[in-house]
Amino acid sequence: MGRTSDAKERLLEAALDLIWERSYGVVTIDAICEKAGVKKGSFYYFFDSKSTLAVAALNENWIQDGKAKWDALFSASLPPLERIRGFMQSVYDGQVKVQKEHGKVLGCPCFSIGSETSTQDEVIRAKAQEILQSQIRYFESAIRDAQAEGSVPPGDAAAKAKCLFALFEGSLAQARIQNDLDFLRTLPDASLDILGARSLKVAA
Amino acid sequence: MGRTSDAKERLLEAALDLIWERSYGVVTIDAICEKAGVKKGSFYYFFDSKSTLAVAALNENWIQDGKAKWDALFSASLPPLERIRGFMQSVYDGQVKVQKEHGKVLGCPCFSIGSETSTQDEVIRAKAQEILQSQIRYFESAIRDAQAEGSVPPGDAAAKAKCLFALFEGSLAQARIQNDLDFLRTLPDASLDILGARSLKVAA
DNA sequence: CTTGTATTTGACTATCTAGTAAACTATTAT
DNA sequence: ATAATAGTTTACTAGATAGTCAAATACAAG
Repeated sequence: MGRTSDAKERLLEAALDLIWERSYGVVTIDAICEKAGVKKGSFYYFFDSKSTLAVAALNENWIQDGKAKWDALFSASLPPLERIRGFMQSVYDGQVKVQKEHGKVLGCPCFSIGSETSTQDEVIRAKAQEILQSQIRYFESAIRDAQAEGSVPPGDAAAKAKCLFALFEGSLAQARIQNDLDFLRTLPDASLDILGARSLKVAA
Repeated sequence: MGRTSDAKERLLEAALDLIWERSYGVVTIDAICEKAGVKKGSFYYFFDSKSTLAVAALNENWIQDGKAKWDALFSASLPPLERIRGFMQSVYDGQVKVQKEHGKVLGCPCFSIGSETSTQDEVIRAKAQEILQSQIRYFESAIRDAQAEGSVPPGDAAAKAKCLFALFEGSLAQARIQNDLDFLRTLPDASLDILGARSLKVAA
């Protein structure tokens, strides 16, 4: 009952876009409203601060977009090392597209926002952490499967997953800083190297 | 001739501290002035914007502090893999200290600021890039030496260095986001793993 | 000691920004 | 059709922020 609206969704999308492109601290509520085509009064009807909006935007983006992509890339129907290689390749392909559309390599919004806000905004930090932890689990599971089939040496899969994740996010952030896709090109190979799967990789 | 002052140095230090602890976008000129014990008029006597100050602060920090530390850690008097292992260990030790002093893991200021400002402030971006590139060269050189003595398999040393650097910075950023030193504890071992020096590492 | 210069100070303006409130409008269920 | 509800609009306030300027001050060197 009552009026319907997609203003909330437009705000979520505009916020993530702007914050990803610029940064959390520098993006104003006014700018988000303008991009979303929403008046500030309406903003405060839906959210009560930039922080609240950012958390909702990160969550929405992961639940509505990210998760399904990761599920497909890490599908159990693929050989475990192919999942990792394919994922890393898709990261590169994705950033190629981002660079074409935005004119710059932007990296991973969750990681950038998380790093920026971690010491100032506990709620955003916690949401970013939650999403990132959730992503690490995809790596961990693939590594465990690889170990089970013997394509990767045994060892602490959780630790290896963290390591691989650091390589992945570090490369993305580096690519953003230098606006250079070269940091991502070698990611598929380097990922398998770091897991000690060199021989397997060559065979694949 | 005229009055002397260390206000400029105090501003540089206060700026780096605040930006490292919080973020570039959120730190105001007023806050920097307050921390440095300097009036805003004096700020504008020495610098003409927050951006200019940030660039000078990054540069000062690298030239006066960072470089000498890296030189010592990557001293050619050490076996190449010991340089890398020792460096990674010192990163961990350093962040333990940071956590004690600031209450939080803060990661690498250059990388954080670089990532945050890369799309908005070309001058800061360029300075961060310059410093980071310069740091990658330490890795590259150590890797080349390791390859020469046969403790690491041959291959594109520049690419391997980028990779190792991504792992290193990614781990630091991750540690910042989660405020958790665990992401750094395994860095020394993981670094040698990624270079394919596992057997050597065990021997060391 | 005095002169020139480097630095400091405080008061100021203009602009931006977050957040509020109340009147207004569209939609839907009954 | 109309009442209740969901969303919108506009205009507003208070405070923060960047940046300016001219007068004051301290110091170094001759």
